[in-house]
Amino acid sequence: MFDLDLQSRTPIYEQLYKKTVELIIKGVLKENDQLPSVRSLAKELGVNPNTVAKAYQELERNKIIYSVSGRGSFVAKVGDSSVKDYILSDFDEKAQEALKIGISKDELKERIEGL
Amino acid sequence: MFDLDLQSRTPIYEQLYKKTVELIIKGVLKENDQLPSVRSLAKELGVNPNTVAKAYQELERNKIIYSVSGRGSFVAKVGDSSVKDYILSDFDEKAQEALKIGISKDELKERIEGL
DNA sequence: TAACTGTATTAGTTGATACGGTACACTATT
DNA sequence: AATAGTGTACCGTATCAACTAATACAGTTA
Repeated sequence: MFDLDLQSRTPIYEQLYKKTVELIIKGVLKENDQLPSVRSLAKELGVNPNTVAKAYQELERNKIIYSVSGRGSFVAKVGDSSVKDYILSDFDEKAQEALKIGISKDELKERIEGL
Repeated sequence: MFDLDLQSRTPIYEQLYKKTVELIIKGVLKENDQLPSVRSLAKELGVNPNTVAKAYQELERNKIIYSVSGRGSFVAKVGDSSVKDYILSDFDEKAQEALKIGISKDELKERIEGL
């Protein structure tokens, strides 16, 4: 479920962050669903608990999940989260790269229409 | 011309790589044009010559430039379409993700216009 | 010869990432 | 009350990539 690539050069905590966002967007994880505990997920992935904790803290900082000491971590209200912003800023970044190499805005728009 | 962000977390040599590709795609640098020397560009950017050399070596490894000891480094290809395809497929992917979470095509288009 | 080129090597610093271990406060269950 | 589970917060250490610094060598050009 949270499969990740330990050989990748992108940090584990960042992969975890993105995976979680993906699962929420895809509807696999819904509002108030409980996430695996820091320790259990770390054990399942063969990773240090601190690394999972860091991912969860980043997710909470962006209001994508909320964590309660003694209870666990849960999916936040999608409306309150920055999931949308996260996706859109990613989109912006790629769009700007395209513009930077001389691709026109119209061409990008047509491309979207073709999706 | 090769302005870069020393504060960014993306490596300098990678920024240099991308900048060079941009300049080639935009036509600022044309086939067989000579690039700044490793030392001069390093001095201009306030960066270590090794860092520039690494960028040039990566560019040569991908046949985007070619380097000759004692002479300099030169542009090998113009209008590398594979680079364009790569960036565009990246763009498509992010656009699809946005559509997947319910963002409309019109909103994406407006977003592009606002860039 | 002199001043450039790219290239290579070695050594060192810095920052981020990840790990191992420990500890604390909280919550739920028994 | 006891236990086991939660998140959180440290500390120290190890590793690696990125970058710097300095030097050196071989080739080219004027």
